[in-house]
Amino acid sequence: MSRDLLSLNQATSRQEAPSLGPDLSGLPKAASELPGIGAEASKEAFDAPTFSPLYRQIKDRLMRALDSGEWQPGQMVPSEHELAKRYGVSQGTVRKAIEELAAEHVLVRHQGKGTFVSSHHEERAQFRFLRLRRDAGGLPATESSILECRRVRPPADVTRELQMRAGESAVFIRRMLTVDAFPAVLDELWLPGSLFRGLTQERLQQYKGPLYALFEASFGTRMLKAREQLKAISCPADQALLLGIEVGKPVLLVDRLSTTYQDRPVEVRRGFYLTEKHHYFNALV
Amino acid sequence: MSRDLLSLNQATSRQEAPSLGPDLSGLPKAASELPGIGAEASKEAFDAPTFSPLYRQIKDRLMRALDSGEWQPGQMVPSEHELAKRYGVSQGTVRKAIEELAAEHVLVRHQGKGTFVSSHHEERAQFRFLRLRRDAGGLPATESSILECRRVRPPADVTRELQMRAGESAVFIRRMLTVDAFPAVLDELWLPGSLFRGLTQERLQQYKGPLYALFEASFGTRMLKAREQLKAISCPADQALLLGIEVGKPVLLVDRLSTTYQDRPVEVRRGFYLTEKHHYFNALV
DNA sequence: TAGTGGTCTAGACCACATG
DNA sequence: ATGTGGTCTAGACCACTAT
Repeated sequence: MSRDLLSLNQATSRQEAPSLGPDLSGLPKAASELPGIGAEASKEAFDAPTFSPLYRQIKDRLMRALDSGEWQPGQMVPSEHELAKRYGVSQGTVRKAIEELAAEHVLVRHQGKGTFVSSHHEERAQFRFLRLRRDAGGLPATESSILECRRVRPPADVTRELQMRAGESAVFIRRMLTVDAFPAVLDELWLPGSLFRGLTQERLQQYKGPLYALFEASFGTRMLKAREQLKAISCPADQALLLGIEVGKPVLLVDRLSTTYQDRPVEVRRGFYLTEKHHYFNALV
Repeated sequence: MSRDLLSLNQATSRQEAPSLGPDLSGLPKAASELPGIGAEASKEAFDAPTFSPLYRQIKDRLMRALDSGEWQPGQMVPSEHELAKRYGVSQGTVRKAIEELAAEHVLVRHQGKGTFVSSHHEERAQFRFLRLRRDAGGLPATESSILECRRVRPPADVTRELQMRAGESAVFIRRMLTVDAFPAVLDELWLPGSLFRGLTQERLQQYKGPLYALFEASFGTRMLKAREQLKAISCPADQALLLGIEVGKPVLLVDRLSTTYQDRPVEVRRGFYLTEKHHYFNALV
């Protein structure tokens, strides 16, 4: 199947093309009865109109609804049956869309209960974004303390990575993760100022829990994915002082770019990891 | 559904319980017509017999067939239709099993062509297991050279990680990955001797291509998954010499345990990464 | 033209959670 | 008892590949 909301490829030869809701088709229904003309012609004319299967269009609509805040993290989304009715497709098609979103950790499903918007308040999410592990094995119990939080003019590379306009301000945060009261990770974050108005050091210090949970709850920004680059470096003076180690000792540098819906970049994070008793865990699957 | 090959839970109340092939049921067919008795009783009697849905049983059977070498890497497996007939289930059930195997990179599907056993000879596989990237971006063109290959009595931790019997020998390999003729990664591998008989330095040096491709083609061992632990360390003398750097300079240490079918561990690998112009890439999804 | 996987539908029933 | 997601089936048609 290749149907789309772009009206161009309604012209398929399926018997019954279920409408995707009245608001979706820009063309009169009749167009979809002409077999293999509109689609073929348009394929030639407009190079690369992206055709996508129904379930993926549903997925996109769900994604947009989530992005717009229609359902909040932790809340239940409508049931498969309900969504199928709403979008005018079969339950199986909705299911496939939801399954992909669940695989991407955007939603979580609970048999018998429903489908929910996933949240950084769940343990599950913290496992995904905190890769520090004890050498002995297992997740370390960490404590976070905010060392610094101020609005800054970000470095050029941060501006670029966050796709900010030149001159826009950013929020800079420095925080220490301690394990058993010993420094383990020094994190330096940059956030787009426009998305995090009112983020102050006091606010951060009051908050107990993962930063991402605060960002999600108070600023409506959910981190969905991240890309990281890891290096072993000699620890610079600034960071060595804060970590309580000699300048030049090896530390693991973790550069992260986090994205939210539509792959919009919303966080640059640089972590300095002490890896004497801990390590960065990764699973190749 | 909760049906299983363990004969115990054939007693479900579905109208038609498709047999999973004549060899699968230890009970007479009649048992499956008794609604909700055998299953309930057995559930009480035997604590925790693992029930699994049909598609997962199919997946397991496919996995075992692959493990036994019934279909070789690169080869096509029977079509969905064929497998459905063979196992006596619907095509949709087979499809679900195959989809999971494809998600785990055990199989690859190609529309119009068929479903194939994936192989380390494909570029796809190399992307998964080589995480070194240029800082500029993109996969570096690497050259591998074998420095050492001999049978050894492995260190105790390697023996344990590979679940080998005490006293069993291992194959130890040292190889350098160079990028643009400069050393980039020094790898030290331990492999169970029993699985890699006849693996010699000559054989390794002759072979062009990824080690895993050789292991797969010549020794029938496919790496399917791996777990890695990363640390920043001061480079030890031995490795510094080979890498051409000063002793004590920071290097990225990557400890890998690779597994094959049934999560059997089959490789311990320790990599020393120079991360001046390169980095270890990771995607948090 | 035939065969493969990919999408979509419809309907049944099971398993789980809650009231 | 009801509503949710989870499994399984059957059948239709589409898209792609090869011959």
